[in-house]
Amino acid sequence: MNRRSVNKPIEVALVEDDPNLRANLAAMLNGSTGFKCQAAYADGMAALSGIPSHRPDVVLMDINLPGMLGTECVRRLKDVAPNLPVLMLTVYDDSEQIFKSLMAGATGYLLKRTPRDKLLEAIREVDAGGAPMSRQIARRVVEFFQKVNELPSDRQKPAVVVSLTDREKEVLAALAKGYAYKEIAGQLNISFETVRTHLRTIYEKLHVHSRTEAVLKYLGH
Amino acid sequence: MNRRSVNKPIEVALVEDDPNLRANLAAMLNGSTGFKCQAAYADGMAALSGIPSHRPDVVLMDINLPGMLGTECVRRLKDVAPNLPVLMLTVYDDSEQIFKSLMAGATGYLLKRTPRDKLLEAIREVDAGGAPMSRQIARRVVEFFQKVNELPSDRQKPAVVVSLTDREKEVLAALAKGYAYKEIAGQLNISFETVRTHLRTIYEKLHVHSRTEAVLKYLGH
DNA sequence: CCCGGGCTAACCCGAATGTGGTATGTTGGT
DNA sequence: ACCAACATACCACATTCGGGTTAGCCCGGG
Repeated sequence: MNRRSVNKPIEVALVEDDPNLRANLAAMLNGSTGFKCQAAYADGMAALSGIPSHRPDVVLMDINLPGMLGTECVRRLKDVAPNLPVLMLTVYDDSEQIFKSLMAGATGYLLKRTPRDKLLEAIREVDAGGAPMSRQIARRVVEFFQKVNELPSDRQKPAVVVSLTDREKEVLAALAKGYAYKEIAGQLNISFETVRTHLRTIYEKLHVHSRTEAVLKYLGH
Repeated sequence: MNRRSVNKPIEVALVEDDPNLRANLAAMLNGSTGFKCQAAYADGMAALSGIPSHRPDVVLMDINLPGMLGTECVRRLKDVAPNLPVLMLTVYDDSEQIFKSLMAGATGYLLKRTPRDKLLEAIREVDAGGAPMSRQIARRVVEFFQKVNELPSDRQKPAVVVSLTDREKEVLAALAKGYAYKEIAGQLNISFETVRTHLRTIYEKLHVHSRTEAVLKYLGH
């Protein structure tokens, strides 16, 4: 997947909350030819803010992160960088977490007790477009298929409430449907300029500066 | 899974229609210490009638059987011997067949071009309760999980979005967060104009003509 | 070896949007 | 009667966005 000159090391980003393990992994990477620990994050939020712009070749992520779970972190990471390979690390071979991670977009899955050389090998493999898995993990995956599956997914819409006037809400609702200003004007039987006036007030009340931001707040995202 | 004295060889049953390959595999097994070709079947029916009574430790099955497909054979074999590990062999890394086999109960999945030592290793592993897979197969499996992630949670990512390339999805994701073009450019480390180029393609693919409409489709509204 | 798809980038032009200021009329409450 | 809040409306200016076009580079499949 990644075309890199053979000399350039694989740049790895770490996401691991345990400072000890984090340092160990970083040291291991930097001490191995062909690898480089490009960055190390202690939690999911830090990883999400740093990784997209630093563009590592591979992400090594602990599944038990404080605050944001590794699975959630992977999901959000994949939203902005679908191609970025993510290798999950875990102490347990817990089916639940394994599938959540895989479905969230994890590329490979290893147990933490994986020996150093196997880990490096797995990083190479995932960087080359592979999908390394510990044997225990592979076993779980196979069991999964044999069980038939069900996929729970939860959805709910948070309510965004601000002190918009009724008219403003109407305008915002139309805006959230994708209508252009003049279309909104036509639908509400008001002038183009009035629509703009309302929008200015709405933006001010919502503390946004663009159409899209307003719509996102309105829809609860 | 199987408790056997260490001296006793792993008894393997072959299901392979090609007489040549069948003979080769049998010879390889019998020529390797710790393995024994207990039986060899040329088609699914023969395997189904012979295997249950002969009780091999492992079944090595070709996926392209004449008459009854390997997947179907596995399914029916599992009905009468649920614990019997079945290792599938295939020439293609075709997703369709892989998942059918896995869901039918195959324990492992190898490409036919797997070298002998790896094959023997895989048989040992599957006999020990493992789930060996060729790397290519593992890759397909991971891809599968990432796909089923998108399909059932359709309310999150509508089908139209899947026709976008990965890069386009990245751009759209940023767009859906309310970022301006130049901000997106900065985050993805590409130029303003490239962002616009991507957006043009995205709009075309999604059949929309504005930022808000694109975001609405992306968010599933 | 060529072709197509994907990613990158640039230029032009007109339309849409964001932000500032200003103004009128209406309505409900004090 | 007065004020505050709201809805309406217009002007001006800057920025952003949408669409057309062209083009180089890389990679994988035929």
